[in-house]
Amino acid sequence: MTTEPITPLRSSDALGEIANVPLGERIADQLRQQILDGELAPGTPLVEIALASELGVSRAPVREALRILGLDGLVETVPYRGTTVRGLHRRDVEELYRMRALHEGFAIRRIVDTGRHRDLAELHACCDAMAASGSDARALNLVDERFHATLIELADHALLTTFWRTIAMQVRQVMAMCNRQIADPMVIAANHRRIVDAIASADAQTAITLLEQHIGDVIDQVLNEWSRGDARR
Amino acid sequence: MTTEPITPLRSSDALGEIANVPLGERIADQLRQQILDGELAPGTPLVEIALASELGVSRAPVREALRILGLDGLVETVPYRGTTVRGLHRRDVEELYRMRALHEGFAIRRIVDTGRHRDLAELHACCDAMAASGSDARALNLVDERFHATLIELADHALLTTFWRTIAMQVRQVMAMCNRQIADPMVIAANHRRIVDAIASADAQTAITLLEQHIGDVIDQVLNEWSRGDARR
DNA sequence: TAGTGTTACATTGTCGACAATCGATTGTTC
DNA sequence: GAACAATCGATTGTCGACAATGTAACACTA
Repeated sequence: MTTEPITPLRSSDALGEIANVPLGERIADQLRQQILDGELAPGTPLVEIALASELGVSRAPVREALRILGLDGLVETVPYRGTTVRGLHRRDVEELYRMRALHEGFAIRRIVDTGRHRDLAELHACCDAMAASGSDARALNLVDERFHATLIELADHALLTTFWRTIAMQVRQVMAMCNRQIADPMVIAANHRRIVDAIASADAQTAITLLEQHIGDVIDQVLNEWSRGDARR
Repeated sequence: MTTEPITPLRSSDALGEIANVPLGERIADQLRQQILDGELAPGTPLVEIALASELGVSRAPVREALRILGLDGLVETVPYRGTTVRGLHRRDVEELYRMRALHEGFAIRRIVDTGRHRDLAELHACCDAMAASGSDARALNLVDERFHATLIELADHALLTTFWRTIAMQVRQVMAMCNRQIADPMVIAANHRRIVDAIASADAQTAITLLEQHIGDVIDQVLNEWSRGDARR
């Protein structure tokens, strides 16, 4: 658990964004990154005083950070016992993806129902980027993430966005543990393009069916990888 | 904002449940109760030091409690600005109920798909209790809550349960602000019974349609009450 | 008066120290 | 040797005080 001292730099990047972010949030960002990248494996205990001394801060902001991560569903806290990186069982993974399909399907229906299916430029761009990603697995993952995030954004539903954020976070955590490349970028790009086309022609039902098929495939592949690789937790 | 000193009693009720619950959680329970009962109106600022002195504790457990309530979606916290009881706009209410319909529909499909639609005794009992609730609005609300909670439980999906808990919490908050009695208990009981029957005959699609209709009606009534009564926040 | 800089205050963020709790280890008794 | 009680160490929970931040009121300038 090599947790480097946090950078005292402002965490913002956009111009003019000089908001002062509390220590706790910056620590949460850093730990989240490590969890999502697989550096902090599921089950790893996150001891407050240890993290505090490693980061050169007191326990208060560390507690704050652990609370935030709990809100993201990335850690589990038991009173008087401590906090650990959440272990993902086979069942959790399956539930996660079914939930994801449910929410994205809802997003599609909403996009069509509210007539927002004519502004799909960003989604098309994502498909193009997927096809062009070649063998760069990292780039493919990023684009895929952007595609689905855009889908949710288009639905224009704050509560949906909140829930989906939690789901996407855990999905990313799962992906980090499936190191092996999953599928052919061209196939993935084609799958997504079919979904976008169905949305564009206001055919929500077809789009949802395609999406569920796609996610169903991903579940199979991930779970396959899961049972073979390591019985984590 | 009459916040009474927290009871030092163990918060448990079940026999033998002598688990020691941290102060923060007990404070969260108390504040949640007040928010859900409408005692703490949306927009009410929750000042840490004020709550701490009122409750006779330090700020640490109060902060903890506010964090927990944030996780429930009942309060909003802005860094360096403070925490307030979440204001519910018309749009939030609409999003909330659509989300609820989505999740309960998912639960129904899952109950049917996994063949769990033969153990609906509890749901039937709820319908009976609804019909028998007469003019006791409070009792009707409680039974309604139990009905939908049971539906979610039957789906046997941990992540769904987590999400639904948040939704149910906010629904209860909305209900607390719609003081006027919404509808005839007998009608509500009949509506629910139709849904249960459809589930029992493994007809998920019909059950979901009925559910969506039912929730659609509730949305209309609540939003109607909403726009007339008070333009809260 | 409109606009700007400054100051004061209320509130949250952070810190270090102490108390409470849990699990395991050790010691004791039969 | 097994069952039970006391003890210990590790960790979280709670506390009070101080620092950092943001808002609003105020004085000042043009």
